[in-house]
Amino acid sequence: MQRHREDPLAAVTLRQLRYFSVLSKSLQYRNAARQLGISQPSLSLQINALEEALGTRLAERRRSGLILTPEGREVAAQAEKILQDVEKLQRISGPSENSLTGTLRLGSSPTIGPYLLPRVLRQLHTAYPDLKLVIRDGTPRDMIEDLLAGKHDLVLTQLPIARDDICHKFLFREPLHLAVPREHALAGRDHVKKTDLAGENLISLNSSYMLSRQVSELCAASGARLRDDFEGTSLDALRQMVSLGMGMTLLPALYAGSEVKPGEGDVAITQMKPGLYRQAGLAWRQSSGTPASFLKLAEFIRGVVANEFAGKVYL
Amino acid sequence: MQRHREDPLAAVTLRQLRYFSVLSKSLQYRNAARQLGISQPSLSLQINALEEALGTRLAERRRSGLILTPEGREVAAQAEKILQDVEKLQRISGPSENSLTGTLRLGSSPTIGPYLLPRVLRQLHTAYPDLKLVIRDGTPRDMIEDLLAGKHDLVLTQLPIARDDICHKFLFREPLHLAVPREHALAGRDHVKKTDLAGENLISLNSSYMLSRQVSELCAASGARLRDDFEGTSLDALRQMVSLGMGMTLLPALYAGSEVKPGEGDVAITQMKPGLYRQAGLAWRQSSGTPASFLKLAEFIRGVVANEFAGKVYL
DNA sequence: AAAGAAAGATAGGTTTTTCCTATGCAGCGA
DNA sequence: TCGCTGCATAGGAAAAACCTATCTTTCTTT
Repeated sequence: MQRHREDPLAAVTLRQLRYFSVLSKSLQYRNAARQLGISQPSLSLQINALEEALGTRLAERRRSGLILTPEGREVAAQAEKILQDVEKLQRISGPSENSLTGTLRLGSSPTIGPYLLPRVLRQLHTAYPDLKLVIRDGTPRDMIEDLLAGKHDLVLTQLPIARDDICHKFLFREPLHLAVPREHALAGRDHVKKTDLAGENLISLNSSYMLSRQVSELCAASGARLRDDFEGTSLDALRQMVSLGMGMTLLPALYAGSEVKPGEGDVAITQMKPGLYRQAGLAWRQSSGTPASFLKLAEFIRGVVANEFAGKVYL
Repeated sequence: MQRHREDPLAAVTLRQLRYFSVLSKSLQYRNAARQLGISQPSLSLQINALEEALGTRLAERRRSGLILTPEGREVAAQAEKILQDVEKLQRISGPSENSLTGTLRLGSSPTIGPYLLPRVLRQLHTAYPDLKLVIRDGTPRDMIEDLLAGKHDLVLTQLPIARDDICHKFLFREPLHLAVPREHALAGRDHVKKTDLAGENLISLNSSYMLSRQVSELCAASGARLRDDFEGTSLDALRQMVSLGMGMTLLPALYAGSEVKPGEGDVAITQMKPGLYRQAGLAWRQSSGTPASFLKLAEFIRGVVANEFAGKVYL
């Protein structure tokens, strides 16, 4: 009994497929070899190797033209497909010179993303239809961790980031406004100074969020009291706590602008004077290098912000 | 300005893709190298070569686990697809041990195929759904030519074939019956001897068909006259010429059985005594070797013939 | 029918690629 | 801070691929 199974030692090679592809079109060794820029014996050997690797004869060699076997025809077709896929492979990195393509995994802070990304995504999809963004929310602290663990390519978060293994690009500066219960004395004020807050209760997000630190600092600077018995887990929760009279807090301008109607509801928004701000940025691992796509995305976001939120935030 | 384009000299290799595929799952060089049965430096070099070939960094190397870049993820996915397609490639020849698959190009004689193939194809499709037959008709003479030119893999034709560059497998022996005009004196006879034909007119297909030679021989042996002023181009044409009283002819049993109703029409079918026969067979190029699939197909056809045409033809 | 031409196969030796062992270098944990 | 882990680098050996030259067979030509 002769063995029908091919030797598992010999593996198919792309070179073999490339050669066979040309041969299957030219149907002539010498011709195909010339096209390939190699000698006829080299081609011959590679085709033999392919036949051995596949365990099948692919062509009948005859003086006048060669004839593909039925298997040879199928192999040729499949090889064509494979070679095309390999070309696609080489194009993955290539012509992204002018466009963003592929999939980026973006971590997004719940205090920024929900009020910024919807508009960004809409325009992004129009401008770069081949770009896919996978967005996952998380607290800034978790996101930095996940970024370093490789779960994100980028994170949209608040600056500053004081780590030397993380790069970032500044996106915009966003005012923080004071949110007070509507019945509170400060509710009607045109603006509020820090000293106005002495003795007041301030509430904030939990310490995973950078906003919490800014509230703490405001307390320290103004003599307000930080209520550490309640911690909001979202800006919405914070707003509701304010509306229930549990204290006042700082809310980012984008959130306040989209979720709190002036003159309506139980919460009033008041400007601080001098202004308080937070910065938003796009961050990535130092070890990612600084891919053009990251910078491009950052610029795009800045462009959207400039158009959509002009006057509310500052570039 | 640094060059962004990759060196066209370095081509992607399947080996690189295989290695990268494992690496992208293991996310660890040492581990992946061990899985692959190679040393870690070898893996390292191959991955570097792949990155160079693609002109992109595929992964961030870090001490604790490595992180694929966005391009790396896409390359990994595409590589996976390619590797699967390569496996498919290797399966083209492989497990056809028990089944016929792929596409066979079958040339078919118009005097045999139309009366045999319909039933064969139906059963064939049931038994081997993955087998595709591309069938083209042609005169036996043309078909032999096309077979040698590589336009067919197999031909279904009449035997004998007296060429040493063509192999064949006998399929069945088919009686040739005499077709006479209904008003002819021989029409009512139970059987006819050669000597009964002396002086009669015989008509036949053109000389591309082997049937024509058998008619000629019959003329020579019986003293009948071969009308060479008319040549049928199909069995149907032949039958009609008979019905018009232009002469008599030989018709294969399968054709006569399916196209000429006994006791109806203007043509009567009569047995010859002693019988005349022709042989049908499946033929292929000597240089094709003798693929198992060819023999298998031949056996299958014989099986169908045995079931469907028992008593009409002989195995 | 015999000589010539053409096409693929084979052989021998060289160049290129791949691989392995050994070693270097940088984070990470104790 | 020391050692451990993990990838990168270097150098030499093994394997693969290639080329030139030659052979064999077949198809063509005379």
